[in-house]
Amino acid sequence: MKIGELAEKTGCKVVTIRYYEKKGLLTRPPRSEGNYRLYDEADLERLEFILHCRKHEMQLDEIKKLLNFRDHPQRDCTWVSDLLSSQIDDISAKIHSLQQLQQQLKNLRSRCDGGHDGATCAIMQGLDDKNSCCAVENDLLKILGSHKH
Amino acid sequence: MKIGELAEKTGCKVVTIRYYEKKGLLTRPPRSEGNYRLYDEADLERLEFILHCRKHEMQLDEIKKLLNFRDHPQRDCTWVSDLLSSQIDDISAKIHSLQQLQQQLKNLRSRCDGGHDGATCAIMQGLDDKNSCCAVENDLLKILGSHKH
DNA sequence: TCTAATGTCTATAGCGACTATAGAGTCAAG
DNA sequence: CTTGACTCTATAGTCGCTATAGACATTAGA
Repeated sequence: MKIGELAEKTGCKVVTIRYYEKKGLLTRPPRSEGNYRLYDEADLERLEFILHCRKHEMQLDEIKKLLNFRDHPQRDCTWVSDLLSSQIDDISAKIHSLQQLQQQLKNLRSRCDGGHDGATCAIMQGLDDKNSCCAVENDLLKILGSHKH
Repeated sequence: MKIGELAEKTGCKVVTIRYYEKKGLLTRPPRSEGNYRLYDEADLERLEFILHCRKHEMQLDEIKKLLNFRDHPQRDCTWVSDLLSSQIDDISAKIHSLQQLQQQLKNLRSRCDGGHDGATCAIMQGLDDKNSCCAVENDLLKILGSHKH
């Protein structure tokens, strides 16, 4: 199987496959007479594993550790559990932060949406609202409030 | 106010301030006799605005647009509403994806946590579980299942 | 069999948003 | 007057790719 076929089967770009090889995630495959890389089913599985991990935003060096673990299994695997825990925590923090941001943006947008009927811009009115609690919102209001439309 | 003071007040690194200047987000401030950058309150506000936006993962060129809008206000600001909408949608997708991932990782970890009492590793047992529906989980099980501890 | 199109090769540079390093100059306190 | 902290510029490195250039290999059609 040449690199193009592997790329098609996995949905991974050719250049990315070569990149993974360069980074040591994929082993250097044998070559054809014309110096083309030749892959087998094991390579396919390995690449699919990498892609699964990447889809979940694992970093390449973490994936490398997992692959290394597969290649040279050791007695202790508690570090995998630790890895999972730290990733779970990271994700919780990320979700929380994103939810906050989203709410703030929605608040701001709802103000903007209301004011397009020719009257004074709703954002303009919002400028005087001292109840705003979000710094970004206030900053944006400053910007948007400095004109009428 | 010298760059270090500005950095301290905003929590932004000195190098990052210079980087923002280079990228055109901060205007070039006047210099002291010794060629040190000298900032004022307006610069402080401007930097704080940038940092608020960055905290919410806006890209520098989007922030630049907003700053440009502040510097040269125009008649039409509907694009700001559009910008907000697209960011809100992006965030929804991100949160959804993260929640899925987190659940998968939790499932996997709970298997690992159970098996440390000297018996066969719970992950080992999980290998035969045909009900697993997550590809990453299965892949990890393959790896971790290839040994006992 | 020739030719043109496509696939593959290597090496290098670019992206975004910084971060780190090197080597020099400036300033304030002891 | 010297030491140390601060600042300056310029350049290179980070991560995970992506794009480009120029050469070679293979394949399909005329």
